[in-house]
Amino acid sequence: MLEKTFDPKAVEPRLYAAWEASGAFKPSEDPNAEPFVIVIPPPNVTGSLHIGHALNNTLQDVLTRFHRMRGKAALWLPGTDHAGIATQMVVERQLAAAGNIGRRDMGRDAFVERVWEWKAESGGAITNQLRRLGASCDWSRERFTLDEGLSAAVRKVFVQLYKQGLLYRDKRLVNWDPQFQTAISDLEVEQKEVDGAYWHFAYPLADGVTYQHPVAFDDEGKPTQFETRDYIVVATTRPETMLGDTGVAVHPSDERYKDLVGKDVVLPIVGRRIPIVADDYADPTKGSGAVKITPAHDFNDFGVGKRAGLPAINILTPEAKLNDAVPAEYQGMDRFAARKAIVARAEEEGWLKEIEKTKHMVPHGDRSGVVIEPYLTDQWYVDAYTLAQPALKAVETGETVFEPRHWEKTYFEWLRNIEPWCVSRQLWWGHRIPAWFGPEGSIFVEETEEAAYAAAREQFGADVVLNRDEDVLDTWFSSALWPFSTLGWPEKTPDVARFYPTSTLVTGFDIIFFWVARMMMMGIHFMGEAPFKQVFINALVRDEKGAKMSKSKGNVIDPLALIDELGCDAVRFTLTAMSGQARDIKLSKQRIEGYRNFGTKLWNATRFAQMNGCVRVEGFDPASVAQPINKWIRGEVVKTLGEVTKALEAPAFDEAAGSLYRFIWNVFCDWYLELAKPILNGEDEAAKAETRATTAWVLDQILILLHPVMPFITEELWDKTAEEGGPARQAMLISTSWPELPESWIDADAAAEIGWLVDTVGEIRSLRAEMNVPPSAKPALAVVGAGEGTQGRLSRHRDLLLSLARLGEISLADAAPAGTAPVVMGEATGALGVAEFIDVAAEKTRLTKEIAGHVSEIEKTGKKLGNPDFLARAKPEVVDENRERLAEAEAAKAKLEAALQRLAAMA
RNA sequence: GGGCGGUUAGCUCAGCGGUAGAGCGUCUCGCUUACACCGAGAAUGUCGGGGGUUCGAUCCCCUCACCGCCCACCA
Repeated sequence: MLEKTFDPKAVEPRLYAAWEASGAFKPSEDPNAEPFVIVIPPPNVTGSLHIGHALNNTLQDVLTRFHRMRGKAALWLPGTDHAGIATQMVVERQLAAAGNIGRRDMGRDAFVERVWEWKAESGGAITNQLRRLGASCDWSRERFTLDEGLSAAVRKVFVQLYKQGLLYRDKRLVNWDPQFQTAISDLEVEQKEVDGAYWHFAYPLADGVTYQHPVAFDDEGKPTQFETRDYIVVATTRPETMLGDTGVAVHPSDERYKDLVGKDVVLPIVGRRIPIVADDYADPTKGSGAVKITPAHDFNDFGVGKRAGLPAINILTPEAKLNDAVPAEYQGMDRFAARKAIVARAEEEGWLKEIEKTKHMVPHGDRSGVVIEPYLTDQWYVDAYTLAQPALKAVETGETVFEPRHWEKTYFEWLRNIEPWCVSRQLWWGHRIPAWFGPEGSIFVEETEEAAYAAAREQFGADVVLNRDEDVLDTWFSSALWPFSTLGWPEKTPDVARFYPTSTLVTGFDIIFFWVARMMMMGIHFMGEAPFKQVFINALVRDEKGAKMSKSKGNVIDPLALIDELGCDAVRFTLTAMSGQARDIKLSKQRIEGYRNFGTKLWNATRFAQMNGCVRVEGFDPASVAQPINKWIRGEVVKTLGEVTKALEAPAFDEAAGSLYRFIWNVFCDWYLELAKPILNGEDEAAKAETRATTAWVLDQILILLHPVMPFITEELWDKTAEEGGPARQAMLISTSWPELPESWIDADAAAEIGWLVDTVGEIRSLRAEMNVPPSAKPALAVVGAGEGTQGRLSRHRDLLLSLARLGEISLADAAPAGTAPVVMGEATGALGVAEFIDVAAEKTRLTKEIAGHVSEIEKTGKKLGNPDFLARAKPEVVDENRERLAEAEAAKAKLEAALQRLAAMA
């Protein structure tokens, strides 16, 4: 006998181990089995499982288990990511906290060694946490982005792209993170609004030049008054950059400054003469219309400088301190200190014209949180534009489909405006760039050092000294190869042949650019076809107030704590049920408790079946059942199977969860088991045996259908129900086939009959409650106007009606006896003998209210049907439906009015 | 500045052209031999505002308001 409740803690580890040991996590080797493949979005190897992972991986596991049960060769390929900056940052922090020397003092080899140690120490955590979630990954295929195979793939891709001209080295402005002292990509920059100011500076014109500057305007905006100026005003949010100015730009059509183009200004403090140039970039409507140009520290200015031939003077060190290109007094000063100093100096010397306080967007490093500087360096770039074109096409043509579809717009938008991807990072933890620098600026990009030397020897005709590039690659470079590198590429492995392209990618919208788009680009370029058929974008999990969870806010919900407390299945079901499309998931514990209760409900339903001897019967054929409730529930199983299958194919996880919940709780437990009780306790042995067998069969179907979402409780019940006798289980539930049941098992007559029964019981219960008939009272029911069909139903379900509606007796009558209240029973009317309990006034109120409801319905529908346009243009079935509705409402109203009259007569 | 999404019962959300739904919460009953992590019943909505299309609009179109997110060169 089952315990009263399910004990997840005891069961989960045992079942997980049993699944893994059984080999169920490995894809079927049946060559006829169609593959179903998911590659996991690799979590940071040193990370730990947060609720977002729990959602993402639950959905992947639901899909994997579903397709596995459907007979596919299901592969869910797990692995972890080395997460360059994030991991390096953690280890650096650890070193600092322990009072150790920093990484630069430690040296590269020692530091990298230290990171590997940290990986070894913490690296198993996240995969073990995935196991606790029930993830049925094929751990024998687990990969790590820095393992040897994946590193080989990275080298091969880098070299090939280089040789195809799709990857190149360039000197241009990059987003420079002064804390990590590395370049980062555009995507790693976060714009944040901060308080700032526009400082308006007056740059004096050289050589005594002056001009007339308008200072007053008429209504039409024409200048009416001018003043003579010997300076030009420019505004900046970063005063310190003026030390690197090499020009001032004005718009070519700007009348105010027309005569100044070609003249020079003398840069304050520095004393450098810099030219005033004409460039479309200068916007006459902004500020003074003149803009200072710092080509080495501003993306726009870099372009202006190139067009106008202005030099780029770098004034910063990698830590963002002023370098020796600036006057001695400022050298070594931090950029923000320099800002203050320059402003103070400008004020003192009188060339600070105005301070305009404002808020503006300032770029910050997404990891470091510090302000990013545009910085002129040599880096490696991928020609993302070229790679993006086929990636766009793949989604445009539907080779790859996003679910929900609207995310395709986001994908298109980014890819259509894509910029070169800076892939080199001045970090130590990551894939070393396979490039070697030789004499005379030569570069050799090869997969091995030997090959690089060989190429150099060939070029120079002699042995030369090469220096390997010190940089590593952006983490996302290796992640971009994940769908094929994990399968063994560039080796021609059977896995590559069988499992590429993969089926569905399940991931969050926050990495559509970082990851999905780049996998699309690399997958198509190197494999010839897109890496996934479907990209399912899951929602973002937020706290119950809708706030994004973050450690600093302290609102992080730990999925493992929830699993400990409420069980893995409850957490999984909650996440599945709440994963509606493209919505934030606001997670509350209450909700999870509700689904824990759902598990308990199923557990107890099984317990009830056990207590009533509902043992599975060898060779039982549901097609053969005779009892209406059994015919009915058989059909309900078929319907539910259809709904769940369709939902998981889509996938529409919330719909699958909803169907399961409704069927198991509201249909099977609330009605079928209740309806089965009189039979199970009755004398009809044949009906009893049939109902027992049916119950056991339905339970089996429930366990199968629910298994992808709630794997533990279902597997446990699968095991426990087998102990009761019946045929031996062929396999664990995880390896059991998804059912295919004939639609013909849906019996319309049985459904109608049980529907009638359920409605009748509902009506009577409702009536009893409203009239305060005590639960112990057993009123009689007289049925008026029962046709043959109703009479048959009454006799077949007499016992059920008596017990479920708590009736004393049921009889047929020609007219409603006195002292009764009406019950709608299809075409017949029940008369519930409630005289002794009745509160006449309350009953009158009730009937009047109900009549009013029907009257408004009659008015509404009648109006519709009286509209010739409606009759002429609406679909015929809709018209018929309305006619029926009207007839029903009128009939019901008549019955109730009759009852009201009787009541009036009584009083 | 550009784009995307949202606004439906107290809360969280589903529905997306033909009688407004679920879960939770609330209220009232109930220890009926599976389950109080339960059962029975009930209440609750100008489906953000305003136009339009339609026989008919929560659902389609336009517009406004508010909320959230993403992208964008910090004059």
